[in-house]
Amino acid sequence: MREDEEPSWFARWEEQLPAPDELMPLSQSLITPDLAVAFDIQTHGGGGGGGAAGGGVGVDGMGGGGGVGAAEMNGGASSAAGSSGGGGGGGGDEPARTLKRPRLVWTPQLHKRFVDAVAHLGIKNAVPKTIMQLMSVDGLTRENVASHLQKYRLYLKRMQGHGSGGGGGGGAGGSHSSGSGTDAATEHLFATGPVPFLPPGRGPAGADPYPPFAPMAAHPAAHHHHHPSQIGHFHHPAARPLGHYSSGPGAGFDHGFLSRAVAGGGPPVGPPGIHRMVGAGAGMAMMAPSSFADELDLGSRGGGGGGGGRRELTLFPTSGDH
DNA sequence: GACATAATAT
DNA sequence: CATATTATGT
Repeated sequence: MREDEEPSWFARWEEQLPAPDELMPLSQSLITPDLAVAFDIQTHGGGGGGGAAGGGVGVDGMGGGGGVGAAEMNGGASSAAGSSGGGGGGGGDEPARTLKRPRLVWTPQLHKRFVDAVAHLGIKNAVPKTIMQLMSVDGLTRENVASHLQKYRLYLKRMQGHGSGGGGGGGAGGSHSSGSGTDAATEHLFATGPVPFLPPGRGPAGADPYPPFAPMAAHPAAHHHHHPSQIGHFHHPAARPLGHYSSGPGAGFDHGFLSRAVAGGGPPVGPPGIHRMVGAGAGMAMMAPSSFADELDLGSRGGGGGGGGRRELTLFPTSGDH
């Protein structure tokens, strides 16, 4: 029945990613609402032009196909830019000041960072706050991490319950969730990352020497209910939250958004950086800067069944700092 | 209408 | 901080 076996896209996703397209410094589609308002720019995908590095982010397989139509929908009042529109000129009635954070879209990259952070922190210190700080993703708030963290934990739980595991140790190559298949959209998103640690499925003997570093193990669990034609990126008509917005008049301004991330050299800006770690951690130093170097973008996850996919804008203003 | 994700409330 | 619930969107 499986006409075609699915290549472990996630298997190579890790580092293999050639990142053919242009690599953005790190800032993904980000637009500061303030800026948007200030410049009166609206988010339109079409343009093109330039600016922005092209929105096409094609990952392996899909070449250009994807004309993503940048669909932007405001969910309930999320985006402020909408209103001013038009006008061109005028108006500016609506104080776009009321900026509400749209909704965070956990893109694979973000999740990768998240997983890495958790993996590096260890379950012990894997608390939202620490994770958030370690991630160094501006705009990310504890709430976001916490929310996602719970989802992540759930995913792990499901997995450990089934015994599969994943991989914990580096090898793990063949662990398939096969059979029962850990079903969950989570799998799509989560499975795509290295499992930080193997839960105490066995060996409760106080063994918690979680490796300081995350053993990269890909989870060979992929059973898309959908046609596995392509790597299974965008099955549904959804546009990935990637996109660049051209700066209008202020051509000179650059995005200082995700600047701090992890700079091997020395971050110009005072990195909030990991200020302090929990003593419990002990013995674990910060991961090498390159750890995070890996980043690739993937499409969306499925919606399990009937629904599931959602698209929103990702990123927020890095205004100020957290 | 169902399912899925993220935000929010507890 | 963890969990449960609600809200939104597909």
